[in-house]
Amino acid sequence: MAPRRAAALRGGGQSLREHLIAAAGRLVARRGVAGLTVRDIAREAEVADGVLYNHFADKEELLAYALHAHVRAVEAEQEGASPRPGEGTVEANLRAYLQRALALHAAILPAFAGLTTQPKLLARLAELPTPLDGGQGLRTEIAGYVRAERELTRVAATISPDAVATLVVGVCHDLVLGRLLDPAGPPPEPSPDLVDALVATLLHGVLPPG
Amino acid sequence: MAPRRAAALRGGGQSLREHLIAAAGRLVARRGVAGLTVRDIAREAEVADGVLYNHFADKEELLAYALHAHVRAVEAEQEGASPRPGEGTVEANLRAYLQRALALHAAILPAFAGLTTQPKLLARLAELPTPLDGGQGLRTEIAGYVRAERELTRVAATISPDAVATLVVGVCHDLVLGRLLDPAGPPPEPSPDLVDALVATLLHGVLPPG
DNA sequence: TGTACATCAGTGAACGCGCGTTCACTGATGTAC
DNA sequence: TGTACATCAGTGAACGCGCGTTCACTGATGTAC
Repeated sequence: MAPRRAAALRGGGQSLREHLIAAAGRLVARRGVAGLTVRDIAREAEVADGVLYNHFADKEELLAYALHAHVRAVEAEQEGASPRPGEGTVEANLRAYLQRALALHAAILPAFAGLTTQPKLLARLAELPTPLDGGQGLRTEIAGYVRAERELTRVAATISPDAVATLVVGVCHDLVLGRLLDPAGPPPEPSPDLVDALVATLLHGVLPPG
Repeated sequence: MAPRRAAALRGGGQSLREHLIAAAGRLVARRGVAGLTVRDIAREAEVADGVLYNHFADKEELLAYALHAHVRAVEAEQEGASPRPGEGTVEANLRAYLQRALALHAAILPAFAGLTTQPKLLARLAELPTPLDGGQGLRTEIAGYVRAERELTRVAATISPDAVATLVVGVCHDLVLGRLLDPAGPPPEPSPDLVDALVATLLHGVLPPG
């Protein structure tokens, strides 16, 4: 009763479904979702053009799983524990969060480029078993950290944790978008000076002391 | 020697070239550059499918001019003078800049959606007579304002004007991107509370007073 | 153990569609007489 | 003034291509005897 098996799967225990998601995920990581064709994916998976329709409703469903897998993979790669409220300095912790957020967005946002114009894909993403939050996880984490520090009185009582999270995530979007819109090659990382200046501004505000 | 004239141009003094840019600009404002076809544009302009190639090298060149026109139009709509360094309070001025930047990005960014995945169009944009800066103008203006206030000692001497500009523009990108990625309808404006909280954070920083 | 057959996931050529672009043709306007 | 003609921007059907998707066919594997 066991029928034919894809040539590319010989020897591996993986199902063709997982194999397709992995192949599409590799392409998503390399080139983003925009411009990917089902033939690109089939070639990457070393599999016939049509098979994907035996396992997915359409191209968008496969891409949704691939995007999901890519994001999970990037998140898993992020090593090291989160800063803990009350430990170290607020400055060091904010810097750590900013750098984590920058790294996360630099790895994930390019894959999302062009996603805003694909309503079918956005819908598929939303109906996934574990929907992606589009990096909202980190935003929530930062807001939670700030809230905890506020309770410890290491952060001003008047501060809005959501505002701080928005500022940190916003910087990430800004820097990565700037890179994506540059027709020249991939521009450099944000300079350490800029990161320092951003953290200092967040810590002390723009007003003069006193 | 005056040959045929496009039916849609009867009575107007506009050249067909300008007419095409205006029509494409209207579509860009309404739907963004992604998914626009040359037939869409011809229909909007009430003109034959092929004419655009008498006036532009290809679709991308026309779209580049249309995007350019759209951005200029939005900028022109922005009324009111910029806050002047030394006048009013730094808080009011920062709030004004943040609100201007939010309005500008809300009007412009959606048109740019999908642009990151169109290298031909990005290249055409870059070689335009007056290249767009992608909203960099406002960023430069904000940085300039902060620098001037710093010289007036109304802003701390240690502050980096570029960092402040990045924070403000970043917030705009974040809020608009969030809206674009929401598969549901167009979500609401950022709440006044969030704007207040962002301005307060920028002004005083997160650290407790003293 | 060996042989004939049934199963059905995988295969890949083919389909239909929409796109950007081309180009033979049209026809309003200026010119020649 | 009136008429025949030349010009060339505008017209839109048609081309070629690449895409997502379909479906008749293939062939490795399990089953029956």
